[in-house]
Amino acid sequence: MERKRGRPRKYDPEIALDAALTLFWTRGYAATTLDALSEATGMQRPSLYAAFGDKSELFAQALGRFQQRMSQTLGAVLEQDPLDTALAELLVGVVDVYAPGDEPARGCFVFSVAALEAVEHPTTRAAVAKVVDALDERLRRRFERAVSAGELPAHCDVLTLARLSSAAVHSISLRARSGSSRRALRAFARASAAMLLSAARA
Amino acid sequence: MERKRGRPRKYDPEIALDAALTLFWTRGYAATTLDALSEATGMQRPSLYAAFGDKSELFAQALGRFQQRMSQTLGAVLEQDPLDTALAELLVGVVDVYAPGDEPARGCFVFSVAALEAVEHPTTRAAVAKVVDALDERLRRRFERAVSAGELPAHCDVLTLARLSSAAVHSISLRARSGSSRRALRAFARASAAMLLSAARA
DNA sequence: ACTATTTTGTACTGGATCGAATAAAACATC
DNA sequence: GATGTTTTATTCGATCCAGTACAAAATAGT
Repeated sequence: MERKRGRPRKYDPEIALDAALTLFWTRGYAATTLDALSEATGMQRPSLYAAFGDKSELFAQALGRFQQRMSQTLGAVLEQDPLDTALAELLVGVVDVYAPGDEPARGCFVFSVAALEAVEHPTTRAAVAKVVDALDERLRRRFERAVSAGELPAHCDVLTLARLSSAAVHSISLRARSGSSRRALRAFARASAAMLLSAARA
Repeated sequence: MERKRGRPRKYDPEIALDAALTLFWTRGYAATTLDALSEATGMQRPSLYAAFGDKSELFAQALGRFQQRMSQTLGAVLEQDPLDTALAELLVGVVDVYAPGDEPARGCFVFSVAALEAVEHPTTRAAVAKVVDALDERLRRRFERAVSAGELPAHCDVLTLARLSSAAVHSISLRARSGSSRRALRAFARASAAMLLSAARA
């Protein structure tokens, strides 16, 4: 891996993109200024443009990064056995992402921030829909696997079960952003998992 | 009711506030300019300030108006009997509010638009939390009434049932804003109501 | 008519914002 | 060391934005 030709970069594109993601995540698209992005990333404005394009392109790339990371993390958790712990840990796991620390929680980047832009920007709308659908699909496949494994009865409505489990995730995002405590969120996550599975076995 | 002293208003404050609400609802707080608000309401900028205060105060009043209207509408639907139709009509009813027509659906004003501001504006955060909690509470009381009426078994977890029903509402808001069809939303609403009640009776 | 009062309509201001243009800096290669 | 290339750093310009000042307009009371 050879060194490139010109003046070396001062920034790491990955770290800078994470910083941009964090800023968009808290303030939303419109309220995030290029000056703030420049300061947060440590990059000057022309460097931002050279690396990521304009503001909307940077936002799109931040979204892609969030989605990719989320998909990997949650995918691994969900493939655990047995089903009951997989679902419970999925829901409790999103609490850690949506409400990580003490500062005001931000919820989900896609469901809370990108969704706002969905009305007027069809591209973002499609991206949000894709994330929503992907979670539904992943959950549905996991539930179908559970049916095959005899963990769930054959007659159960796996599609609705998946969508309602997604709904719990959506709700955790909203509740986190509205200030619910981590403790309350975890309690909701666990109780939801239990009730969803009891519904599946009814 | 006597006429007032000076030059008569050209606008109806209620209608103007509705127009402002609509605009905030589609664009979000930051992306909604006073020029756009002025045009949508038919009021000149100084009239806007005189009637509603500055931009953030106008937003707060729009939120209050949405909340009040929503509360009335849904409250009536939920007090129906029996429980099964009350819950189903509640969820199907929110579809009509969140995805009314053909143009890009906007979801819930509080859950999608106000929630974005929740991180940096504690007042808005509290307002969002209040709406979330109010829906939880209303549902919980309705389920407790159903237990008293013998529609649900006494042992069932009404609190989680209520929160999970709220979650379905939150999810419908998100799915609407992400472009899901009214048909798909209604199907999800009905299937969710059925599954939640089967869980309650498990 | 005249005055007081309320609202409207126009114009303005200070500041923020996005994107670009330009020049200096730091490196590899020849 | 000279040259070419890539990035950084500064600066600029055109636009947009929120909030306000001020005068004209439209009504009720006297």
